[in-house]
Amino acid sequence: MEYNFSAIEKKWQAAWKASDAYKVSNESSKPKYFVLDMFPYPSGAGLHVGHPLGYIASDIFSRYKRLKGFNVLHPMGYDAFGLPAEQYAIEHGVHPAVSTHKNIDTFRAQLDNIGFSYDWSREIRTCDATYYKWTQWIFLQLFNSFYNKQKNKAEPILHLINAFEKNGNAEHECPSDASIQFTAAQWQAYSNQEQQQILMQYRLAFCGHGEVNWCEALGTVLANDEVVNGVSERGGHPVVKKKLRQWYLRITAYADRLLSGLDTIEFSEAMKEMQSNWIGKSYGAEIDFKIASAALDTDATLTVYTTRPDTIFGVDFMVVAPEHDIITAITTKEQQIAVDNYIAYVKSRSDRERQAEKKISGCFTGAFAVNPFNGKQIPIWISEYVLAGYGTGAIMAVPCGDERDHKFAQHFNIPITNIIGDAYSGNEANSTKDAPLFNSDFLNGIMMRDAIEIALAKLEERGIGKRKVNYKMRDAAFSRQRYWGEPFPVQWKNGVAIALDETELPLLLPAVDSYSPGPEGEGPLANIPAWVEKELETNTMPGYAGSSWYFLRYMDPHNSDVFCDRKVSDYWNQVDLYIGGTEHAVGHLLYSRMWTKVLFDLGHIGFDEPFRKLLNQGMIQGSSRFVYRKKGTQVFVSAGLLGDTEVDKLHVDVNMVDGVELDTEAFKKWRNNEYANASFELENGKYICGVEVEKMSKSKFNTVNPDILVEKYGADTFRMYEMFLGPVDQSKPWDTKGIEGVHRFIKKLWRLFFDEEKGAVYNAAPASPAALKILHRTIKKIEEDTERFSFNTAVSAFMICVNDLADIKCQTTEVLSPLLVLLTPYAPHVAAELWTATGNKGSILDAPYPVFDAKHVTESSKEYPVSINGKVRTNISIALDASEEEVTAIVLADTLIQKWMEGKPVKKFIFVKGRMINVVV
RNA sequence: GCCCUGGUGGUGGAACUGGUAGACACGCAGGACUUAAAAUCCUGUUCGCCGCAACGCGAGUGCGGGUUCGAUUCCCGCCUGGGGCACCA
Repeated sequence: MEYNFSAIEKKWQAAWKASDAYKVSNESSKPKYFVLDMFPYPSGAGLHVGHPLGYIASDIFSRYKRLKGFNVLHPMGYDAFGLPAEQYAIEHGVHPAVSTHKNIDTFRAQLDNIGFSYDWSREIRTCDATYYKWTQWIFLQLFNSFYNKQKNKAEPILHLINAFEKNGNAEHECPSDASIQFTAAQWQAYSNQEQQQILMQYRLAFCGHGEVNWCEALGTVLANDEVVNGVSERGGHPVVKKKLRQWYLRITAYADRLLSGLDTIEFSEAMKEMQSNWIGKSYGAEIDFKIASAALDTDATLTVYTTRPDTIFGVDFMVVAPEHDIITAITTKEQQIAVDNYIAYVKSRSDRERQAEKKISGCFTGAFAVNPFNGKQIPIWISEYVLAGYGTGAIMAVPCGDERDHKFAQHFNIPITNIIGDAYSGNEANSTKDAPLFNSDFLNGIMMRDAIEIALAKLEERGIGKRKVNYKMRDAAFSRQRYWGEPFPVQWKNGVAIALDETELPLLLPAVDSYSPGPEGEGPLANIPAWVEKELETNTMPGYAGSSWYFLRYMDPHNSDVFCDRKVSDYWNQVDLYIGGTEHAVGHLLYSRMWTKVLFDLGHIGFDEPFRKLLNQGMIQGSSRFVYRKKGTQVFVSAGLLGDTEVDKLHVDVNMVDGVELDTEAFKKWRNNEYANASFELENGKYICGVEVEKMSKSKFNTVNPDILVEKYGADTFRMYEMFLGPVDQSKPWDTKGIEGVHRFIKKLWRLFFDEEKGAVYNAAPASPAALKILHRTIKKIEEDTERFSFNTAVSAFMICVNDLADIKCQTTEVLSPLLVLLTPYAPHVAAELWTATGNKGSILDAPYPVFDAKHVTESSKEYPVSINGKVRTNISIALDASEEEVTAIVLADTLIQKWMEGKPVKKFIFVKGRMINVVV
């Protein structure tokens, strides 16, 4: 009887499906455990070998937890709204719903192949109306709430209206503009429209204006992804910034809680660091500088934000962002043309380009600001390195203390004031806080670190500045001028946004004739007369809307009364283990944390962090292969023979390449015989390809489809091989070489039970101590490795175990059956087959997990490595319970040790029990 | 540019808390079985040096320093691959 994986896997997959083996109940006496994968976007390219890496890891952990007696929720679904489907629709006229559903079917078939233990009865798709009804409902919660800073939580907007009616906004400072102040009487006197405008500035989901990538030629807004080097990816048309009305989420209100919440969850330190850097909390000051231009309005002030008020006497120039409102007011006639030209240049640049630019650029406005402490006149410049969105969009530049300011000053020959004495070399800035100040009036001689506080106090005392906590994070843009997303449940009447009533949900996404943008670059919904007549919002929600709360819907996926029953969310609570890539560090993971906090504040759920523990899987990269075609010919030159030959470098499908050797016959037939006439210049009879590691992508022909591997080696081999590749959290290029080794392992395991000729060889003999030692060592190792997600070493431990059992010809079920239970999370099909074939009763999915017993593995002595001066010279076997004195005596009596000591006296004797011995002479 | 992260044999990787670097695999080389192939099994495999050989010696974890009895692991500086940077998901 041989190992027929394909029959075995089909059989068990069918059996588990028929018995609903993975169906999970919301009621159980067992403790709960919630394992979640970041659900995929169902792209047209289908699943490649990179996707299942995390899914296999989570499946192993789910099955393991189930064996350990937990009620495990392990669901899967699809993040199904998004740009690619819409792009496909524009190009091929296929409705996104159609292509998306087709893609989902492909994904599902591919996932099923691998034998995951998902409870498919809980599947969700973010594009289903039954799902996005609740995404819209949560939007209404956000819209109808504000952040109460006193209570530090979100509350219904009605509370705010009540407060306004009693006390105006005295207790509730306007989050976007502190200068807005009104009394109760004023509030009551406002028109409804005015009141709504004020309320909008408090809502957690609010409308404002923001810049987008605008492509005039295409008449549409482009995603950053669709802009390459400042022009549109499609057609290469120019792209500029354009201000449009946009929806935002007031995530900045949650900045502090998003920071402090990190202490309560198990994310990697790197992930926490990325999130807190993104939030970017800093303590500093806003300082007002008067404008000193006689020709201009002398009352104008320029407010800057700085974290270093101690350096105020080192300010040599000011820089304002090219978008800053003040520019029109202060630019002098002489500078007007230069300023306009510079602003036009910056308009075509993305924030990223502006920050990454090494070349220094800027333009003088002709205006001067006045240093409030010493009256010094300071030139005001504009430059792209200052971004409008951070702080006040203006900085005071201190070249001796800031590298970018220093380079700017050098480039434009602006004189540099040295306020740190010897700490400034004259060649480059020194950003220290640990130097005494010079040329700084009342701060002279004070260490900068201490001067910060003194300067702050002075600023406030003299009323020219105030302390300010600042965040780098901005409110999250929440609208897209697109079709394939959730419609906003909002109507516009006389410029006032009015939320639909809950009972009107879902607001269905209507069919459109064309996926082209609306008249003014609005979303395609603006082309539907009936939609526009009802004055409905024409934007749709962004991709992250649906994914910000999906983990909750899995708990109660079919509930048509609420998004998730409170009793159910109380039971499942937080996601215990969340697995996905780091690429979501500052997007999805922050948004879903915010949504969870809002839902918690409003009393809809009982926890305010969604994910208790996060495991980041690495990215599987593609290893691309290239062929080299002599220019203008059909002659392909092997990589080693290139020399100076002029060639075109072409991606070639990795599946036609064995290692680096091209299958030339397959290549000739590739892409409908496109290269039928190819001839080859070979080295040693082989065509050797070029190699590069890149992102796995269809267009680079470096994707590997798991289906092919599953067909050739089986799901169990595929699962174990993906884990065996390396640590799950590490990125690595895919290489199919090596899968044979894992396949051999499973066949070797099989042969402990069945022999091709002899048939069954397993027996019920009592286990030998040696066999029990192997088993228990493995139990310990697998349990430890699984708990710490070290799946690659777990696979290797299985290999060692099977090698050792084969060596001692152990074929007894007393040892083999517990081994199968250990193995079943990793290779469920073969484990189930052997489990039943050897007469075990019940499903292996719920078998008792083997318990480690130390008595089978205890050792009495150890081969100690003995070093002289840190170099290992010999091994000596010594009893583990020997005292240090005994060990010293044994070691020093050893002839080899004596030889290496060359008669020198022992300076130090280091003995680490159970580890090693080092003699220092 | 900024933030995060990785770099160990021919290859993927192991070494969990500073304690024998290279587990387990792949590949390669040699051998057994076979008419042959597949499958399977056995032996060897970091590099260099001496030697018939067991063994022995030296070097070695991206590069250069440092701390330590001892460093892949900790510290400082540098080189380099990958991810993210706000409308891809």
